[in-house]
Amino acid sequence: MPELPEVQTVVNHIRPTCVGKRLKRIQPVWGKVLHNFKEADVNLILDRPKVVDVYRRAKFIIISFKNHIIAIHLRMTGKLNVTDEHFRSKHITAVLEFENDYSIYFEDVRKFGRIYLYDDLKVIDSKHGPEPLGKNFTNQLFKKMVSQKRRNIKALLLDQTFISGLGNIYVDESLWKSGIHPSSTSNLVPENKIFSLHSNIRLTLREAINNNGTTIIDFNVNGESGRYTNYLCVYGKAGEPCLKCNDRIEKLKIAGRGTYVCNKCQMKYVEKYS
DNA sequence: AGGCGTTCCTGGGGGC
DNA sequence: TGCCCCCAGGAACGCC
Repeated sequence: MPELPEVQTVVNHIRPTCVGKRLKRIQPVWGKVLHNFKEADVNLILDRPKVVDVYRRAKFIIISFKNHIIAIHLRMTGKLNVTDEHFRSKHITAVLEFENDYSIYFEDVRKFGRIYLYDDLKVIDSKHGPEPLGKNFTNQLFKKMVSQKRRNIKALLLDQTFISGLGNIYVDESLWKSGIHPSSTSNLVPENKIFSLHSNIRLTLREAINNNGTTIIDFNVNGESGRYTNYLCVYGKAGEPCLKCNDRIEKLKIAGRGTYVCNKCQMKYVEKYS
C-alpha cells in the first residue's frame, strides 16, 4: 500500500528516465484508469509534451510539463515499471510511452489507481494538508493543527486534507513510537506527546525513504522490494512482544482500519465520562 | 463537524 | 481438491 515513502521511492526511480523526454502516448489499457481525460486529450492539450520534472505531492506522482501536469495515484496495489522492453502482466491498466523507447507500465491488480491531467497543482493542493517533511511543517504548527480538532487521532492522521502522505502503516508506527494509543482524541493528547509524534512521523518517513519504502504484499519498484519492512515495530506484529515493554501487540479495528497497538505503553487519551 | 457505511476491485486465506 | 465467503484498504461520497 504505497504511502509517502513508497511514492517517493517510485519518483526517485522513474525520474532519471523521464525528465527531458517527450511523452508520445498514454495508452489506457483498462477503461477507467484515466480519471478526467481521454487518450486523445494528451495530443490536443499537451503542446510540447516534454517532461520538465517528476516529483511527489502527497501520494501523487507528478509528471510535469510546461503548462500541464499528469498525476498518478497508485492507491492500494498500483506499481510502475519502467523499461525499454515489452512488459508482460495480466494487470496492466495503462502504458505511458516516451520518445526514448522507454515506457512506464502502470500495473494495478485491484484497479483503484488513477491518472489525472491538470493545468497545475491547484486542485490537488486544495484537497491536501501540509507535507510532513516540508520545511514549514514545524512542531508548533502541528500542535496547533492537532489541538484544534476533536477527532480520533488515527482517523485524523489518515485524513489527507489534514496532513499529506500518511497511510495505515506509518500512522501505526508513528503512534507506537510516540506512546499514543490510536483510539485517543486529538485535542486531549498532551503537548509533549504531540511534539514526539511530530518528530516520529518525520523520522519514520525519512528512514523509510532511505530504505526504499516498505513491501508488505504488493509494493515494489520494477520488482525490487523496499527494505523498510525489516524495520517495522508494530505494523503486522499481532501476537508478538512489544519491542519496548514486552506486552503482546494486539490487532484492533480503529477508524475502519486494521490497527496494531501495544495497549500497555500506548496511552489512551479520551474523555473520562462519555 | 465528524463518524460511519458503501463503493470501487481482485487475490488470497479460512472454513468445511 | 474445491467452493464460498470474507477481508484487505485509499479515497470519495452520502447519510445521520
